[in-house]
Amino acid sequence: MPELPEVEVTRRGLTPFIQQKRITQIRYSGKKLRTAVPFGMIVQRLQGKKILKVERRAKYLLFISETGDTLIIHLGMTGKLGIFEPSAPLAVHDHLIFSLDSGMQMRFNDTRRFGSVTLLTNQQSQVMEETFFRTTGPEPFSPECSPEYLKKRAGKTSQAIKIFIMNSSIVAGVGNIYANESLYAAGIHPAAKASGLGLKRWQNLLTNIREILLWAIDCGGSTISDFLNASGQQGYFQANFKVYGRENQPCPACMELIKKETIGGRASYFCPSCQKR
DNA sequence: CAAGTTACCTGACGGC
DNA sequence: TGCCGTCAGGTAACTT
Repeated sequence: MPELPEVEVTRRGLTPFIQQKRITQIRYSGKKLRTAVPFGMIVQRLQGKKILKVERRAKYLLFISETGDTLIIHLGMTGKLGIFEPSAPLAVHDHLIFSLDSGMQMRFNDTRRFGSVTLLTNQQSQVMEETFFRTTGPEPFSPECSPEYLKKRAGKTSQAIKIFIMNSSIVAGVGNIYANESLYAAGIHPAAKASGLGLKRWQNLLTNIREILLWAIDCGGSTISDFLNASGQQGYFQANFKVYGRENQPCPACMELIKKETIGGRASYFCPSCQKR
């Protein structure tokens, strides 16, 4: 499910239910996620503690406790975090349940278990940047993520532009859907060599990435099969897809049929006429 | 060392 | 109806 917009929509949806709330009890399915869940440590450090705020870095959600401990949750492909009444029946793939002193529960559900849950004890954000996020690239909205930065990182690489912008160590948060849509909006072919872009085209692409991510956040994210926000509602940005999932349908701009090709092992959709190498 | 491949896991869907 | 192969929003550990 989730790329940057869906994670950000989840963060915003959770915030009023989580901020300044105390965790009273934590339950765990016992299933291994992408990595082992440090459940004993999570109970020991977070039970009885208040969550001060929920932040986002790349596609990770950061729950910062009053003691400075930080719970980091990644939603993987099918992860969802939602707020429920305790009386609501549990779902099949609910893995973690946090009971709060508000009387509500936050539940982490993840069908494919590609998500991850990590606990960093007493971490300042500066320390996390140097450790947990040391290989994570800048946020796309940060001034650090400039056309000059991207062009410099692209260097002489032979990689396709689409693979390059989906690389989380280059820029955080751009996954397959928004890479496809941003490249379409910028008129750049997904197989174009990243090293071949001049500053002007990098500027254009970056602007489009930012605009599309913000637009998608405003739409509550994209629901392809199963993304739901913290209140269980679908996003509707998928109604604005111009190329993603639209193989053999007409390009909205020129009516040429959208093509689908595999680039870097991922489905890539583009208009062969509007998008230039 | 850059770049390509595989693995992690469940479920939906299409073809036969 | 059901079996089988393929594919899916992500990431990191592999191999080449």
